[in-house]
Amino acid sequence: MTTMLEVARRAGVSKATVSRVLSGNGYTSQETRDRVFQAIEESGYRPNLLARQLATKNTQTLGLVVTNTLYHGVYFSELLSHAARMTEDRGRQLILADGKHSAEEERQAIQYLLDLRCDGIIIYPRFLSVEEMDEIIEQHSQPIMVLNRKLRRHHRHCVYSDQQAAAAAVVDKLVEMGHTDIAFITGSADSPTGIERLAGYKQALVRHEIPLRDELIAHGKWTPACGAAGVSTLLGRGARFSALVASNDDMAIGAIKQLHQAGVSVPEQVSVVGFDDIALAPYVIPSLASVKMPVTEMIQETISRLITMVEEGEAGELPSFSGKLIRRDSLKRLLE
Amino acid sequence: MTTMLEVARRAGVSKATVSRVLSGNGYTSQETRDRVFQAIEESGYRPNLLARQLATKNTQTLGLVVTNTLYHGVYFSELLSHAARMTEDRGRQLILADGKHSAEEERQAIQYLLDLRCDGIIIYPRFLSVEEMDEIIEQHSQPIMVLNRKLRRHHRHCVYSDQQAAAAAVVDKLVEMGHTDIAFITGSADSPTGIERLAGYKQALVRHEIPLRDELIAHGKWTPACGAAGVSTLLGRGARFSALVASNDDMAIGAIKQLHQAGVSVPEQVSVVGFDDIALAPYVIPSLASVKMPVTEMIQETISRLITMVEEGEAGELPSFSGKLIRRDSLKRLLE
DNA sequence: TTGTATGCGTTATCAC
DNA sequence: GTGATAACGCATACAA
Repeated sequence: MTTMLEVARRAGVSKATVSRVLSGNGYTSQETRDRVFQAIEESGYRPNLLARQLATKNTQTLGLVVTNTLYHGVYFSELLSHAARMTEDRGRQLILADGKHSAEEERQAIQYLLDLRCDGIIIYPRFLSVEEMDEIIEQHSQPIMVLNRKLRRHHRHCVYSDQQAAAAAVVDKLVEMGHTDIAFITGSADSPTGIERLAGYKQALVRHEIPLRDELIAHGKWTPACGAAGVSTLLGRGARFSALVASNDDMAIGAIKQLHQAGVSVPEQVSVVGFDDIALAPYVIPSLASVKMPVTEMIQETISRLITMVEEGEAGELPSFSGKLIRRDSLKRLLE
Repeated sequence: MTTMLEVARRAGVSKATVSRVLSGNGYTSQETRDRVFQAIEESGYRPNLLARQLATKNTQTLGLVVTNTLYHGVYFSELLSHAARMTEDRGRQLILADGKHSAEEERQAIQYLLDLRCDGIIIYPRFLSVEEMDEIIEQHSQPIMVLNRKLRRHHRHCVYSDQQAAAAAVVDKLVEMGHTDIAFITGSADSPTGIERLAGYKQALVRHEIPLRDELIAHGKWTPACGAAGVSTLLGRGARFSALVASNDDMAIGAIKQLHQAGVSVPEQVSVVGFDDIALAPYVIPSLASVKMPVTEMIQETISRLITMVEEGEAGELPSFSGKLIRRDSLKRLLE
């Protein structure tokens, strides 16, 4: 690989000069600029980003940690595509690290990005506790943003929705539509998001004085197959319901399939609701739409805040955006 | 950030010694090892990967370039999750670069990964021509693998399926099942894959002496919305068909939705076929399954070959794997 | 077994 | 305007 020194020799100047014309910092005459570019052309020179990053102590990259279990399913590609686009719009590069499927591996992924000296890091935790997240933020100088968790101490470092309220709102709407037999398929039992959504379902039932019936609750683990299995379980119990709330889009998709196979028409006989909506919408599954923060806005707020921290060294107090419950227009639209 | 020098001082040794105990290269006494680890603990030292990569001229990373248009949809998350897992299984890290939506941006993404000195690069081209891919491979010392394209010169550097044959095989099966009115929704007109799949459809019709009817062909651009629009177009024309081939899974999903909305039952009245299958299967869309190489195998072969090149410096002639037409068991299974 | 010295390819701070 | 030269943090050949 040809280096800067090689270019300097060809152009008959010093490394320093080549560096100047390339970075645009410092004065250089038009003539030497031409000669340098000429030399670059001829030699096929390409800057070594590693060396540059080491010298400048600045990588122009943001790291993202996501659990492997999210890689499958419709939510992830939305998350990633927005994150990548927005990061690059801000002149930086997104680096993805796999959080795999355990707390330890999630830690390793974070550590890797830190060791790579990313300017900032975004974490979508799945196994790490909010306590540990708070600690990690304190222990490192790089700015860190946490998605989908409400941190105890670092409020400015997290963006999340009130999952319980969102789930309750969905049930509210169903009740409003006249449903009383509302089934529910849970997410993973060890997932905070899953737990909160289930709590919201129960909370809303209580609010509407609808008795909670265990036979209407099936347990899943976020995948389409679980959604299908959940429906089988419900039907197998002889449970009767006119609405079904699945804890995410993937399970809703699986559930609808299974309902179809069982000869139940959707949404005529059973209304099915997912939670993520953005990804689901194009798939035309009859969703009630999400009441929680859409991925797009969530990522946008996160990256925007992270980059502010990176550039201003964490100075300045930002207003808290998290916890805001956003009702999307699509909710109304789809309910008509 | 505390560096190696700091650790060396604390442990009362030289930087070189610290480096040795960390890398495991060279001899070190148990005692100094203990002291060094002790010092590392105390100081919270973390290695700077950038410096290490610069010094060793080895990054232990593989780069992947994918167009932004693929980010949406079910195929991408499959592709990425397998790529990430397999890369890490081989002890390396995958770095994703966004190819966005033009040839120029695809070039830039490749260039970025090269400048980052990735050990090897995988490209899933969308806008770059095979000619240019061949040139890029020749111009760079890093090993490069190309997905889903048949290169003219560097046969060992690409893994692909015969898309035309795959499409034809799908039609063959439909004909075998008794269908003669087979509609088709194309992919993007500027996409090689899309063109080849359409060609396969036409080829099979000719082979079975079924007249080609333009009214049975709708044009799409890979998205679910296009699949739905395609169905609308077909129905709007008053076209009658008992089978519909969509050029990818996303469009098949959209098409099925639209058929449902139009009161057409699937698959009773119309059989719908997608192409990617792996992602589609859990969603329970009645697919005929893919005849082309599944993502999993494609990625596996690619990474395996790439790492071989990286480690052996491109030495050794590998047998050609590309172009192999893999019939999946699911094809039979689903057709029963 | 350990230390010294040099290199990796840049950037940045000086003089000139 | 330009050229030495010292960082940046780590690895490694060689000497000890």
